Amino acid sequence: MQTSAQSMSTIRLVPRAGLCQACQVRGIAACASLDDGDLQRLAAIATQKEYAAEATIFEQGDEPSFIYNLTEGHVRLTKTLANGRRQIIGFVYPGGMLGLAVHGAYVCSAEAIGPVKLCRFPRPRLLSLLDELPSLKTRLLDIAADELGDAQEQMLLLGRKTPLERVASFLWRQHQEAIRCGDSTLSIDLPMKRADIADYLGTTIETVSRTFTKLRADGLIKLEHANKVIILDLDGLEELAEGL
Amino acid sequence: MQTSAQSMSTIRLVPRAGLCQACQVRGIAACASLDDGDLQRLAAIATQKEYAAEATIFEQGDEPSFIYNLTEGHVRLTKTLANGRRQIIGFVYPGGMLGLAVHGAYVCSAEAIGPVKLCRFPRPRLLSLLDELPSLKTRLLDIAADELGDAQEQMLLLGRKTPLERVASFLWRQHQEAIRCGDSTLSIDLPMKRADIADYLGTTIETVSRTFTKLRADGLIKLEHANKVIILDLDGLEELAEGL
DNA sequence: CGCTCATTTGACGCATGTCAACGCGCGTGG
DNA sequence: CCACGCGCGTTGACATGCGTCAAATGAGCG
Repeated sequence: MQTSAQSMSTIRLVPRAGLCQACQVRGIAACASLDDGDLQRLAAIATQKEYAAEATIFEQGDEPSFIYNLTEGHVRLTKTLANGRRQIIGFVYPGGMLGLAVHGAYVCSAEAIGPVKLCRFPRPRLLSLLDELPSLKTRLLDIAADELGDAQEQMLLLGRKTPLERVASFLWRQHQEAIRCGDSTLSIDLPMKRADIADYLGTTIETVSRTFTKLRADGLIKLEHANKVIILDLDGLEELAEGL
Repeated sequence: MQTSAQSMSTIRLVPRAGLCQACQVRGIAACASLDDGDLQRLAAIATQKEYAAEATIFEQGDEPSFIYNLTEGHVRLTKTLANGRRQIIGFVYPGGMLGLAVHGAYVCSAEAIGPVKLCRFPRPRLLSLLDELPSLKTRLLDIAADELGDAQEQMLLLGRKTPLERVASFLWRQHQEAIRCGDSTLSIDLPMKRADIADYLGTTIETVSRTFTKLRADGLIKLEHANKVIILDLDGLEELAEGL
């Protein structure tokens, strides 16, 4: 398991069987719905993969050979227009799934923000296994419905919110995400750069930066570093996010 | 959008009045996966409902008591911000589903654009029936994945496309939708008003109107009425939509 | 200490939102 | 049958928020 610094691709590839019970995201991932026996059947078709920071996991248009479960690190999902304009469709956090929304081809690319570890399932084998694991199928349906709800919320943000409201919404959600991960503090670590935030919020680096500055000036947040935000006024942030 | 075209043709089959027997369920998208026996079990929990134009079918925040299948007419899904700004999350065409993306409460409102007919399933009964109809569960998962892909395409539109590209994309999709319904002509009927298009594309009525005018001036479309568009240059429209 | 990359800040112009007027089609009622 | 009003769409004039370009500041690292 030597990390070759120059490589953007896989660092380690190991069989998954037996590791699942010990998996850190067991409780929040799709596998949470399974008992030990079923979990082993799922584990039998899984392999663990790692990617270095900035590595591409799959690309928009690729044949969707795998479905992934993110166990460590953060991933961004991107779509790119002909002239290079990029939109980040979503960020994936530990426990999240990659490659669900496809038919015929991945509809977006997945890139590692930092070093990541994921659990990889051959798509056809997972899909056929679903027929024997109904609770997993239900779980996937739930996850898809959840992601659909998130996507719709993001459409509202992109279509109708001002940059200030967008950044406030973004920070609010990051806080919610931190809570989900067990961190109940108001201090938020942003794993992504300004460019990612900008492409996620449908705006520019400069506007994101200026908006952070304004939120700081208005006493709603504090910036410890560029990537560490401390929320000073959570309610105020939420009001902003909701457009009040 | 185009990447999921193949699945759309199988998932969103268009129900034709008259093909539907008994409770009109037969032939409807989600139910197409079922044999006659299973279809009857589904039909047993379904009721037909009709709504007048502009009627509200359900509202954002309501307890999600039902899942719907649209059999006739068009529906818009909306989210509204505190100060009244509205975003249309999507339009639903005959054969489409309403109320899939919920957890605890509907995440958007559904409003009839014209008079509509739908098939209504009590949510808990449908969900428990899913355990006995695995092919239906698979179909719902497919539909959800498909809608997720559409939502992501819309995020790209809202976040990164110019108004001109948005309107071109919109018309292109309407054309694809018409093809799916069997109309292979370049003449498109728009069931919704300019305000709906604007709120769907994250822009304003005026900008939509001006953009239609520009597309007409550039010889890409012809406007028979305000709600009837004839595409003169389909390839040109697609290039615009893709940002080329 | 000096390179590089990320972020912030500043200056400026334009695209698009806003406000307003006008036209058109259609239904209604006198 | 025509006049009127109303809803909807189009067009025009204008203002401004945000994107673009550019430079300065700061952080990390050899």
